[in-house]
Amino acid sequence: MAVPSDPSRPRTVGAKLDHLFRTVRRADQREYTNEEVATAIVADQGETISASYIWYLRTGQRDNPTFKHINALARFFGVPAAYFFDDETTDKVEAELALLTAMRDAGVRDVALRAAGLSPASLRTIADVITRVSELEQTQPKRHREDR
Amino acid sequence: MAVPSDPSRPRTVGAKLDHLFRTVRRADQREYTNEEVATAIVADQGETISASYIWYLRTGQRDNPTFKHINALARFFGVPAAYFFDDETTDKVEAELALLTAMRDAGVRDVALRAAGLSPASLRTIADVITRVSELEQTQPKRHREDR
DNA sequence: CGTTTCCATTCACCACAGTGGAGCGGCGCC
DNA sequence: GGCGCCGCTCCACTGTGGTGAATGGAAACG
Repeated sequence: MAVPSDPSRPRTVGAKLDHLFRTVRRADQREYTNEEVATAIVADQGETISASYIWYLRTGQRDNPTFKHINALARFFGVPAAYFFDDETTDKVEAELALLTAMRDAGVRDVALRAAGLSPASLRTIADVITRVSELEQTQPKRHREDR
Repeated sequence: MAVPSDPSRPRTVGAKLDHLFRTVRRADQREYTNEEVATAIVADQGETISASYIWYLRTGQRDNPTFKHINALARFFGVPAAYFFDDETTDKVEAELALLTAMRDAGVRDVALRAAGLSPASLRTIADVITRVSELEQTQPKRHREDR
């Protein structure tokens, strides 16, 4: 909730990739490490990528990855490659991810995402609602130390 | 008309880029040269790219362009960057381009493309129909020496 | 025909995308 | 508190993405 839908944030490749890391989690809720992503991509897709390079991308010290690496990263995180290019797609994907995150934090399991036709704005609104309701119900919302 | 909508063709970056060159023309119907595209990208977008490298991409001798070059080429040809990544997007874009090409070859001018909601299959069908009708009417369809 | 022009193709080279490994700080464990 | 593990950070280096200039061939011109 730190950053609302502020359209003026940088939207660089690095920021977008970092957002994926912070949003898309493993089954046990932990963030993926750079190394986990690197080895998973090598194992699942046959593409080679190093953990240190992923770090360079996330921090913006490298900002011009090649076709194959863009493809591999997008595939791993389950987002279209256009996520890194088209800001409109970025908004749409992040709205969907926010919804999934809110549902996850609310303890929802096995809910089929049938909101495919909704606009990013609607999805974000739903995500916010779920978050609020969840916080109200629990009085002590689950916190997993995520602020770096 | 050499290659119909055969979904089994390679769909490599090079093939897709080459398709754009053959389909997207200048105002005077001529194909863009590699050099024209290179200088236009440098002039319009500030990104540097060389004509020889574009050739390497088109012929498949280079197949791993960087983020900035993918973006620049997509922008120049007026297609989303996803055209190079997602085959579904490739189909959609090519269907739209085929329609525009058919309309152009049929001599149509100033027709607003209001077919935004149609499926790629429908667009391709319409494109084919326009082509057939045009050929029938003219008995001598306009040929601009394009077979290399 | 000879000349010029233009553009695809090739070559030699350079800059930078991408790597491996060493260093370092934080955290859990005994 | 000391030890070991893990994952971020940084550095030196390599491979290849990308370039500019040279070559050749085919139209265009006269």
